[in-house]
Amino acid sequence: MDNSLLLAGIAKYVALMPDEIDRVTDAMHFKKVRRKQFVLEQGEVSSRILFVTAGCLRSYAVDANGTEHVLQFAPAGWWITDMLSFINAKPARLNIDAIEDSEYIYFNKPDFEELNAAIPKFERFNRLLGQNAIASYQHRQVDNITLNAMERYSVFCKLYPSLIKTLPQKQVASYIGVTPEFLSKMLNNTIIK
Amino acid sequence: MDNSLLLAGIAKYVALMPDEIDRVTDAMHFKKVRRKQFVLEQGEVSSRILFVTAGCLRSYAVDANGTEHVLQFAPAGWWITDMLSFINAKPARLNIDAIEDSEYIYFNKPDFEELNAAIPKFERFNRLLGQNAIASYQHRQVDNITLNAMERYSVFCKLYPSLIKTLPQKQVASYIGVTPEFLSKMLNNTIIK
DNA sequence: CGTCTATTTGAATGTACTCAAAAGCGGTGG
DNA sequence: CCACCGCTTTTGAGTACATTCAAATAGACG
Repeated sequence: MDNSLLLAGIAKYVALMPDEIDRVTDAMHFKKVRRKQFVLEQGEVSSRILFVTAGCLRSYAVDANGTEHVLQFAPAGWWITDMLSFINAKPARLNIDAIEDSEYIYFNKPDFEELNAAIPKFERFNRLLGQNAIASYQHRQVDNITLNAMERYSVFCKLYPSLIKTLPQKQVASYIGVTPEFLSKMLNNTIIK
Repeated sequence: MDNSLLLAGIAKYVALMPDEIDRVTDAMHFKKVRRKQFVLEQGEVSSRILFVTAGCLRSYAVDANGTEHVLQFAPAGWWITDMLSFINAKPARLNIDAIEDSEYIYFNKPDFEELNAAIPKFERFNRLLGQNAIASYQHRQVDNITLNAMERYSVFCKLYPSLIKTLPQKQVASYIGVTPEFLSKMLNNTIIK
């Protein structure tokens, strides 16, 4: 039930007044999930936007063969949602679940819109946060198209230094876009030239 | 020198007052570029955010072999920038150039920030636009990791129906992430099973 | 402990790439 | 108006990076 991480995140971009902080806090919902538990399943409408306060969530898509492909990991301090579903109330393409026991804060969409309307600084925060997200998506896209598997692995290690120790290797493989077998061979130099 | 497309784009999200429209218009800069001309070169700092009014721009990254990889096409009505460079004043990783003779409107970063501060509705517009951009980046990412080359081509045709006729095939290949030779074979069924 | 899941290893396979060369296409100038 | 030039597209053969499938091994959790 601790919102300090989220408030600190906001404070990095904008300085809210005490009453504004109260108003934002009033709109927060707190939730705990156990490992492997779903937060969002594809097909559902994602009417929430989440901020992780403990543990780690992930979003992923499933392809025609049933293989999972991780889009994002969200350790504490990260935001996560299926944005298309959130803004258009369309069925989600992404699944979001917990990699480990986790806690998060979420805003319901009506509350989120109301806060943006009522508190200009909150809307500024969200614009800036959105710009950051765009920047990282652009970067990841560029990485994916210009780097090979080994280089993408290195980039991953720098992006999620804390996760690399705890995350099962197959999750990392899924994120960088290779099979777990191939990642294993790559890291053990089993690939014969 | 026509800002109607941009104002119409804003009007889809927020209703600006006449004086606000004037203020936004005052901050606009208009520019024409010829085919192949650069708008941004990697290494430069991107201090502008662009809105295309005619023709078509593209952003792309260059890999270690010197191969170009298209990140985005921006026909009339689309926004384009290297967001990481724009927000952090870091050297751009992306190049932006004109695929055909084009016209665009740009905002300088200080003006852009000032408008956001002075006109809450403008900031709302940018927040919503940002959310849309995030949604499309998420979608493209999911497409790239879950679909094969032929399926990505189909998605491209739906996303840019007007471009598919005019765009050189090698540009399309670069966007969907295959070599021009492979795209050619794919479309002509030269790939022997 | 025992079971379930993750990782490793190997062999065969496939999808897409590289390199090279030919063919097509569009614009420009003689 | 045709000829040439540069660029794009096509075609082919050989290759590489990564996958699939299968089985053995190792770890983690109850």
